[in-house]
Amino acid sequence: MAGPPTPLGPGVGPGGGPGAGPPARERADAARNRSRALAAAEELFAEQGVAATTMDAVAARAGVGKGTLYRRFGDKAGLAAALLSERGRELQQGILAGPPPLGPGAPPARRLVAFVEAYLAFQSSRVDLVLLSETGPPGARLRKPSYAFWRQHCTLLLSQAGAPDPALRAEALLASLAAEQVQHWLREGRDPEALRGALTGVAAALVPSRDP
Amino acid sequence: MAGPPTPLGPGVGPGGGPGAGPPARERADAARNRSRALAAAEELFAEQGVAATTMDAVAARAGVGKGTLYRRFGDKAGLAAALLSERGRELQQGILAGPPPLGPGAPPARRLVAFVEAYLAFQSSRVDLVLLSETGPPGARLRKPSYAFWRQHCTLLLSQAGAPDPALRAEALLASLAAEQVQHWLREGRDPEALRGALTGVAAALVPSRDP
DNA sequence: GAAGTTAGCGGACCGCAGTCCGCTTCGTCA
DNA sequence: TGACGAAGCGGACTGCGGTCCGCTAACTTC
Repeated sequence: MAGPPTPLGPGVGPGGGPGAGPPARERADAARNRSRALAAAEELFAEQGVAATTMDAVAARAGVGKGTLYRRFGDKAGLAAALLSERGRELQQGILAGPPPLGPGAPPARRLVAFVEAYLAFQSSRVDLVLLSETGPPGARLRKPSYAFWRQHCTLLLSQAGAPDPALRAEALLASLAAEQVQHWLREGRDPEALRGALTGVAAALVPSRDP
Repeated sequence: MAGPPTPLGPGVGPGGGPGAGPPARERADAARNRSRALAAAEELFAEQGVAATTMDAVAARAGVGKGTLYRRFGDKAGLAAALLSERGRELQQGILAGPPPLGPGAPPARRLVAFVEAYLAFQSSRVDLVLLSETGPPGARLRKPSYAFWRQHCTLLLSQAGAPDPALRAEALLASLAAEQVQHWLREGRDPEALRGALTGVAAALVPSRDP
């Protein structure tokens, strides 16, 4: 199996401050426009909801051309992903180097359960943003670098735990955790706690139980 | 637990609008236009692929206004669903009244595996059509009557097999079988046979493997 | 500081999904 | 058979996501 998964993709820089520096040299106006766009998007999403916010509106509010928006973020989903990148990075950090059971050190089955819980919490914090970031041409979300990270992590854990077909089971698990599905469950009134319990149960069921 | 699941909606029949109309009498021109539209769609999908076919093109080929198309089928996904409805109904029939292990008579865990195999076969027969039928506003596919049927069937089997959280596990299983996911696996070169084996394995893992 | 290079800008433009509404034609009933 | 109500029609229209390309201004070089 491969080494440590790759981090979140590039192009998603500082949310509102000089926290993380852009990887490559970036022109001054480019940096300025990027933070303007992110700020405008955040505002509009808060004011009128994610679904009702158009890219034209974001561009106008940011005082920027639409072309700029698209060169920077690719598409609407990319814009959402950029807004989520900080939280996503935190979660990735917790997985790679944080304390057990999410981070290294705990037995793989335990880590998998912890991942499910953390991933659910991550999603619940900005449901509609996550949903938007996963919306797009069919299959697009399965090709994004962030998805590759989660997949590889789960694959590794399932493999270590001795589950058959770890790669496929990892994707099956992630399919159950897709934003569309989770939002559907929440909308129809499922108790978040019960949901958490049931989904960790699914994760546990995917590794063979060794009990006599 | 509920009785037998409801069958597919009225085949996306007359009424078109949300809520599905009563199976009322259908006007002659309406019937003629519907079959024309379906024929035109089938042709164009075959000629230039599903993705490249626009609703305008279907309307033009059918010699019908776009409004007619939309009243009849609701949206593009509905058109695809209508083209699939016959096969879907066959599968539903096989579940409700066909021979075991898909139909009644076999133990629930066995029926669940048979369902996964049959559902995969159903999808594989028209991958892109199924994909189109599941494309749309987020969560839309989870609210369609056909989805309700599969969900209820799986829920019932899992419940009979004594699995915990049968309703949620049913949806988790179906999420792994979503067209987007399956098409992704096939596109990336997975062997269909191996896929079938691995996914039935997932289904089996979702029911308790040993008697408590 | 001046000239050159090019990354980046931005808004006009396009294609398509989906809506609207005045007109047509079907089925019915006398 | 003629007339009437309404189910159904259809194409112009809207709104939005995404692209294109001539222009601007930020860095580089001398």
